[in-house]
Amino acid sequence: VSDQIRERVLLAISLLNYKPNGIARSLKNAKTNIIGLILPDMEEIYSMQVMKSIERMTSLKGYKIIFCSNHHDPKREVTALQWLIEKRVDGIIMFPTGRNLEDVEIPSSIPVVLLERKVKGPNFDLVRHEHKNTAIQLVQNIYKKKGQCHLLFIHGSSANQIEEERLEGALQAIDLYDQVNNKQYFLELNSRSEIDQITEMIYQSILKNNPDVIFATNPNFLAGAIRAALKLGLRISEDIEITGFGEIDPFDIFRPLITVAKEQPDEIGQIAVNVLFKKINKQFQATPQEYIIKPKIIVGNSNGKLVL
Amino acid sequence: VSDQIRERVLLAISLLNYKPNGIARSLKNAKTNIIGLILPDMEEIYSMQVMKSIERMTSLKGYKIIFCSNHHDPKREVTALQWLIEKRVDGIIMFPTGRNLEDVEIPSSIPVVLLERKVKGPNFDLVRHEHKNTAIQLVQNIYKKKGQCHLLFIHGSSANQIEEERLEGALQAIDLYDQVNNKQYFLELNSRSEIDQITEMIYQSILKNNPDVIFATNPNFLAGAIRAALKLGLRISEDIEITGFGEIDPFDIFRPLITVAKEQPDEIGQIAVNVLFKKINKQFQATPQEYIIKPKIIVGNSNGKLVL
DNA sequence: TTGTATGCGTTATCAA
DNA sequence: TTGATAACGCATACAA
Repeated sequence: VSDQIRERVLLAISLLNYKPNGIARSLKNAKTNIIGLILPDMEEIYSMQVMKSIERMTSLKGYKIIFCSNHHDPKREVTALQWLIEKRVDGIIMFPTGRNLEDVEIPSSIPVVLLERKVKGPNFDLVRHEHKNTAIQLVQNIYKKKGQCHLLFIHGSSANQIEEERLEGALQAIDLYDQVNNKQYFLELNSRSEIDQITEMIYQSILKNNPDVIFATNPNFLAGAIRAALKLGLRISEDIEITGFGEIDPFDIFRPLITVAKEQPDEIGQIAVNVLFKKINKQFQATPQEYIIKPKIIVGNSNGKLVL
Repeated sequence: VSDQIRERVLLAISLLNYKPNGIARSLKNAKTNIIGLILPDMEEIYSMQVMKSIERMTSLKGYKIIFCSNHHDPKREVTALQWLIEKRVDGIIMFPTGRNLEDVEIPSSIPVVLLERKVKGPNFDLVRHEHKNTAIQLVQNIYKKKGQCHLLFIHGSSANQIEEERLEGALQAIDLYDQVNNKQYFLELNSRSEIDQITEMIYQSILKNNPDVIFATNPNFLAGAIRAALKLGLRISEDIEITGFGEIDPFDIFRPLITVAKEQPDEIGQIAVNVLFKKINKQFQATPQEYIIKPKIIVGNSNGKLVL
């Protein structure tokens, strides 16, 4: 391009006050440079971290994300999905709440990557954590450390795939490692209850059952267990062992005391984006695959002191 | 519309496999039903809560949000802004990092609402917290409770408007309430340093200066102060008072011990969205306004016990 | 009620 | 290199 021409063009641009219109461009090119992201909510640190990871990856490649929360409602999830399809986003990453997407017509031109949960209907790539074996490992850790002991299991509804797998692993591990048929206690809670309520239920259960160890299947229960223990004046890790899944506090104030299986939202996001972009750029692997990430088990210090 | 016709239309729709195209519609209508949201990052709980609030409000009115993180980089902020303008979003809410938007041409057709910080250049609506008076109130609380005492102030760079106002208020309050010229210590840290590093600096400062009270201007410093105190074996609220701005943990495990000025991300988001929609629907107030939200001061219990 | 034409702002194509 | 024209898919306006 000659300098003369360039000058004339730039002049014309400023003269006519020309502003490129991305909508017209998208219409013409059939490309929006937008990725749709559907997550259950934004309360959970995990969701936020996944989102952050995805934002970082996509923004590197010049994409932006349209963010939709389904508020744990399958109907809103479907609405969001349809909205994104209508807006012709270039790809969709979703952490499904509903288990069934058979009714939604998702054009093959829009690749979809699922997070954590499978759905009935279309066959999509799935990026998820390893839950069962991780639970087994956590329980194994407990028996290694405490020898024979009384466990209090706090878990959510097994209507939830993730909870189900974690519980399944834990049960299997008990079968394996509990030599003398110790008593175990099970407490099923709703993980989306208020933290005060969760705390109270756990508090009551500790009072009643007097367990040596609490195993919590998610960060909300983990937090509740910590709060309940503090409320009872129990020293964590000395008087009672607490372990389970998830990140409990962003500042790592309490984490050093407990052994947790830490989710890897960064990796989840990275892989999801990479897989999605491969599909967008038609570098298929033909068949959708499942990518499984191992949570990182971080062992708490055993003397019951905070060492920050 | 007659039933016959309706039937024929629906038939045609399914026959031709008609899928409405939102891009073409947006081009024609000059309306995208998308709000652009620019935030510094997604690390901070505050950002996430603002975002959640905005998502909830906008989704009620059928809008979705395109989310951009500027990663605390004014250049990326400008890029994001231009991208959103090019994509003709219907409105923009931004928490500015840069102080100057004079170079960016923002068409008057796209209303903008700022969060927390003013910028040079265009005159936009601003929704922000009250920082100065809140700091004054927090300091007043300390003197009321402890009488005369030695304060350790942990604050960020006053290049940051928010930090500046909080520090200013605190200083003013000291002038007002410190009767006998007690010694105060000031520690300036970078609020985006690693939490371990922040903790270490505060730890050293406590060792050296032996303060009765720590005042932290933001949640990161607050968390660092708590960690440092724990590391030193100090009992929070008994041996050392900790107070300051922000939410430190999502599960409220430590909060009961300390008096904090809690930000109101929900309100910030709500007001921002309401103001924005008024502009979008041309129900102007002619001149941009400033909306100021008071943080909620939550007083910790004074006996140094966790009561959850 | 039905059909036909036009424009939104790009980009791609073809001709000059 | 330049200019003219069509098409993306929808909405609107006007004519039949």
